[in-house]
Formats: sequence, C-alpha cells, structure tokens
Amino acid sequence: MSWIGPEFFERDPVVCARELIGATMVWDSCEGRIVETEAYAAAGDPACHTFNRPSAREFVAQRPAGTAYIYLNYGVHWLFNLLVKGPKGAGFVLFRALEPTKGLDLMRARRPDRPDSRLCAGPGCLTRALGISGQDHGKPLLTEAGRGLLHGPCPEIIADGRIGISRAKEFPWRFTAKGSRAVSKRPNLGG
DNA sequence: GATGCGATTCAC
DNA sequence: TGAATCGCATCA
Repeated sequence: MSWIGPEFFERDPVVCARELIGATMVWDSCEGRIVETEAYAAAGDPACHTFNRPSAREFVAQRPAGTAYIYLNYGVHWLFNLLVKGPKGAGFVLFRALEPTKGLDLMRARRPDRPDSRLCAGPGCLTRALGISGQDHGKPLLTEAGRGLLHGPCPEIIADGRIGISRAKEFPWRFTAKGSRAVSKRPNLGG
C-alpha cells in the first residue's frame, strides 16, 4: 500500500469522499479501513459549516487541501474532517466509520463497552477510539509523522443521504462500503 | 455577556 | 423513538 498525498484532496469533495472508502486511516498506533464518509461543499450546501460560520469560510480560504478540520459537536463529540480544495469548489470530507485493523487493544481500552466491529462505528466513536481531539485541528494530517491515509482496494460503494443533519438531507453524499458491519447506520436503500 | 444550536450517542 | 448535553460560534 502507498500513502495518499495532499493532491488527493485537490479535487471535488464528493469525489474525494467516495474514493476514500476502502482506504486505510493511520493514526499513531491505530489503523482502520474507512467504510463510511460524507461530503460537505463549501458553496451551495446549507449543511456545511461554511453556510453560517464566517470562521469556517476563513478556514477554507486560508488553509491548504488535506488540513484537518476538527470540532466539538453537542459539546461532547469530536468530529474529524479533512479540507478539500478542488478547482471547481472546496469542502470537507467527514470521517464517519472505520473497520479497526490495528491497535485494537488501545481502542478497546478507550471503548471498553463495545465489540470490535463497533469501535469506530460513528464519527464521535471514531475519534474517541483513535484518541483524536481538538488539539489536532488545523494540522496537515497527510504530512504528520505516524499519521495519514493509505490507498486500498475499493469495495462496492453505496451512496445515500447524509445523517444527523436538518438541511440538504436529500444530497446523496454519504458513502458506505456495502455490507460492512462497522458503519454507523445501515444505508437507506431504495432511493 | 447572553443565546441558541448541533455533521451524536445511548438508553428505552 | 426520544432525551441528554454543554462548549462554541455568533452577535449584541
């Protein structure tokens, strides 16, 4: 397997989110196969932070592709994104779920209550299992030692509506690996 | 300084 | 299916 470089994120956010399914996320001693992502577009997407947050628009304008965008949701859960900056538009990829492949002992210690397949099944669960917090916000993940993304075989992918948002639910910008038991929620089939 | 909200999670 | 939860961005 080879490392994914920052240029991977110099494309459309939706394309990036889709193509990350099957790749491996490396975070220090823990690794997992990416089985669920979502795309958010900086323009024309009412669900994106850029829609009503000046600070998010500033982040997009001033940071390079591949920068980590991490924030606290519901006052409790850290959510991990990477900044995408394509020629036709910028945005974010939200990392929602992994199938744990390495560092299982550490993940189990952080989530003693969950079976292995559910250790990273959800954006908040994922960051907790990996030990990700706001101190890594703004860092260029893909050039940090011990952290990054590895190319991997692409599984069959299902696209459906994004989860947990109130606006633009109809955008089919959530991507999951078909049949994976590690996704946060089974995809809504049948259109 | 006050306000309202939220890209979730977990229990029921 | 529904409630908990509280830090943060925004605005006054």
